[in-house]
Amino acid sequence: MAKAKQFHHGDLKRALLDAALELLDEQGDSGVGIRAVARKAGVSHAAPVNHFRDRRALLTGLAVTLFDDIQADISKRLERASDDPVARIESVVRCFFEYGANHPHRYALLWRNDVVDHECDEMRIREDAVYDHICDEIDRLVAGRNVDKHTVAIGLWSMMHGYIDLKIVGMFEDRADSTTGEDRPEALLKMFRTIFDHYGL
Amino acid sequence: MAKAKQFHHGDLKRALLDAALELLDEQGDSGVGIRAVARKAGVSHAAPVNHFRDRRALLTGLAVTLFDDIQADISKRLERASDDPVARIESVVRCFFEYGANHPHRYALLWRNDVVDHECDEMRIREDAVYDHICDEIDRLVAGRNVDKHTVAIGLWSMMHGYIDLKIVGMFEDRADSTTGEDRPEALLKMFRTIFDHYGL
DNA sequence: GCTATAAATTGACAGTGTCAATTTTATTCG
DNA sequence: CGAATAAAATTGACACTGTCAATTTATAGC
Repeated sequence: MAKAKQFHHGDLKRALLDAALELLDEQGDSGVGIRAVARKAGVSHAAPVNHFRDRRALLTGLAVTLFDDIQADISKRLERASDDPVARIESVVRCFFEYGANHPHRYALLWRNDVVDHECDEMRIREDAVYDHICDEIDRLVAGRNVDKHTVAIGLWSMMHGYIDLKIVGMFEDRADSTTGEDRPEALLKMFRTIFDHYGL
Repeated sequence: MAKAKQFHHGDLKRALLDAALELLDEQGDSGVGIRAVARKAGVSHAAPVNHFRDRRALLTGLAVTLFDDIQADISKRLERASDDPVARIESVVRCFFEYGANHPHRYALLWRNDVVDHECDEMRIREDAVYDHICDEIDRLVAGRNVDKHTVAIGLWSMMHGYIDLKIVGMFEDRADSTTGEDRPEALLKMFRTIFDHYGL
């Protein structure tokens, strides 16, 4: 019982992260400042410093929780997926596609080098976990063949991230995306499958 | 002679953009604020408002000049390139690869939706110009064949942008990139060439 | 040369992140 | 249980930011 309820707000850290997430969804990362978060959580403007030393630490903490969410979603889907490595890889990629489309501000935050600290352990652990999900399957796929798995992994990650990011920016608006009714994400997956085919995977 | 020298600083707009670029390279976009730029240009803190109404307008103006630089570089290289559409496409992609590696802060700014206004005309014109450079070549490539050029264009742009962006973030550090001495950008281009091959291009 | 217009300055305001000093609450120990 | 200690939250301050209004300075046209 030493951690259930302590101060005015139970565990403020959680409350702050909840408030931060709301602000992020509403206004993007520029809207999630220390004072704004504190205000939304109903505490004084300097209360968060006990749980997050910096604004950067706050945003990093938020990003960590987002990665955990994604990770949970991926694990859930992989349980129901088949044994086919390609199918498993694609289901992971679809997780990200949907996440980026449904939560653009959250996805954008994950890759903001200035406001979140990617060097810290908490972050690297999450990135490793989610990166390995794809990399392991690729490893199964290219096993024994003369193909560098890292090249395939980087290519897939790049294409996936690039599409989501450019879509959020609006790069394809009024250019490519609106001219046909086709499902772009699926088309990209199909395109990448030709690479697997090419390598005889 | 009506535009050579007018006030204390000749044309301040240019001076402001120069100062902004320096600050961007040194500290990233967070370092380029109205006051900091004004200070660096040697004018009062409110002087820039005559040339850029907002901080957003300032950053957008800066991004416009960056796009112009890229555009000039692309044009220069395309002049010397061969007639082979694939080779021409790849030389454009290499422009971006090098730009992202040499000027990470500049490249990152280009796709920051919150601080630069991608909807304004000045910006869209530049994006169109640089997008068309690739799209036109792809158009030549797929002409007459049953391949959607937009899918290819989006796939290529996504892969290109995603790799540069993730590289800047450091996503591949201590994971894929450092394990082999291979040239990743070239490997990605090679990988994409298999897609062209697959479509019989 | 005088006037209208554009450019730059000054001063102010609200907002931010961060720090130091202080008060309030919780926990631990005698 | 009560006092001591540590943790959590508050208050107040500082420097900094973007933005606006009022003002002064410089330019251009008649």
